[in-house]
Amino acid sequence: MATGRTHRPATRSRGIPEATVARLPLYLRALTALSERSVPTVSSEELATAAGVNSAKLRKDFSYLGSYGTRGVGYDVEYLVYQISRELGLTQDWPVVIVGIGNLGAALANYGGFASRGFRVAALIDADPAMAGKPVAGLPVRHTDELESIITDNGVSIGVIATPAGAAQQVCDRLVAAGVTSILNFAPTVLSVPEGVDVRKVDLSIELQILAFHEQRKAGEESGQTATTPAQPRTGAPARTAAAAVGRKGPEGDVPAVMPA
Amino acid sequence: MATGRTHRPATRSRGIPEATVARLPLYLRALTALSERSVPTVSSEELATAAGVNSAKLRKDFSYLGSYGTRGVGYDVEYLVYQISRELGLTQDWPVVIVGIGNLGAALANYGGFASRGFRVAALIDADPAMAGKPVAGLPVRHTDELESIITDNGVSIGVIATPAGAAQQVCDRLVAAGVTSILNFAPTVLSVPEGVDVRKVDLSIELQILAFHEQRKAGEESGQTATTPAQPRTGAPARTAAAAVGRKGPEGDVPAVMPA
DNA sequence: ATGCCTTTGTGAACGCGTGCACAAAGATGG
DNA sequence: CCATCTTTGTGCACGCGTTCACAAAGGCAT
Repeated sequence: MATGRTHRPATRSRGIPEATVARLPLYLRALTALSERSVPTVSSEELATAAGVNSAKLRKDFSYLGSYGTRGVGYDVEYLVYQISRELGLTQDWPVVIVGIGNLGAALANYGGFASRGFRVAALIDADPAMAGKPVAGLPVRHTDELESIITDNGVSIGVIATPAGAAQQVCDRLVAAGVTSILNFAPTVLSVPEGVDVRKVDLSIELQILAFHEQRKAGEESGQTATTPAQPRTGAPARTAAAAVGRKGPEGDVPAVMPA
Repeated sequence: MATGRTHRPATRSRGIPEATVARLPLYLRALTALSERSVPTVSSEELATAAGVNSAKLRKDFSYLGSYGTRGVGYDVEYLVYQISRELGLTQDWPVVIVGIGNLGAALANYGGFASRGFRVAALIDADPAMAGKPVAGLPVRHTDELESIITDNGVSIGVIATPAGAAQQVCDRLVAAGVTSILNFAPTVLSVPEGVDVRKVDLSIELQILAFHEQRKAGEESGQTATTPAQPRTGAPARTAAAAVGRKGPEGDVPAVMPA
């Protein structure tokens, strides 16, 4: 997950735990699929399996929304779809702007998952004048100069940043100044925003790095508990000599005492 | 965040808490930036600010790796970069394959963040025969038929799925059968994998939905505490069909409120 | 009606993650 | 060598999230 909100010390919004909110979209997706297959009701067990979670957790999650189930029967699919949608605020239309129409921005613009959930791409914005007017996903790319007017004219409160890291903070500042209060950030940077603005981060390379960690651990385990690292110095920093040279036994003795010195 | 691993009840791998592992890439990025600016040492306070976390948390995180720091001084940047890289397994080369070269897949292939961290795109794979051979990000797209041989020939253990939802599970199964043990899934589906295989999920629309929730809450608060819920009693099982039948515009426009039944 | 069977909703226990606050460690200057 | 000052490393307490396990609730058959 690349995730993480900014500020607000885990205050449970209106009584609904943050962790639960994060799972509601998951339930909603599973329920939508059931709805399309015209399934009338579903038990917590079935739905939990479909959503990939534990059934007890699901029931507790739903209990925060209210008592929407029938004992001995389960949950009414349509009704639950409506309740969760309403809770998530998807019954209203959310205009969003995407800033930075490179490969990723274009992919996001074309991503169908947005439109189908109450999100409407109000505009695509890019700093490159050469991009201006060029149609992407059926919308003409607008120049950054128009950012403020686009935001205010369309009442946009959610912005997506898909610019290079270097431009992200600046774009963020302008979005916020123009009235945006929620930002989805794809740029590999830590954005600083004023109180009251939510930022969620999606970082592709971080996800891969986390996978690499576990992958390495798996590889290390099977090969007879050998040092996790094949002691491959690489570039960088034998430096920090002191500690290293001392043969600093890492945390648990897995650090190859031999440092390239 | 779109995140979430599969199975393994939060076992802390090799003593390092999962939450800490998820933050290591963040620290690494901040440290790399410092390194490029030739900054020799950094205090926990400075680094924490740069990474967007609390300094106490950062120190505790580092304490799981070992005692790499000098009291009264701080941390040696180069040395820490090396230690974290090693811990994450980035000192070795990780060949990855990207399956599904649509908009998103192409964007991922072009994403520089991969190569710069020890990840090497070994191959791009797509099911569309028309795509075969077409160069994307400097690599020729290979057909799905070659999937298995590509995996084994290159010793790929990490796969990225960027296919439509419908194809994801099938692709996943083939990847796993061919030897992949870590999967980064961009398709909006819950993948089921055998024990021992890690799956991380990045879901764009879920992130937006979470933002919408908070956005709605913010809007509701300022407008005189109006209950988020229009006080809809909902006794036993009344509304139920009611909600839907009422012509309830499905939460999303894509769910036909009209139920065939 | 009555009893049985299924499934929800939740009280309670537990474990992980976070943040505080401080003692220990080392650098630095006299 | 000693005093002082900075910054790390961590013991501890607290709160959130997860899971178990079960009583209550409703459907259904008899």
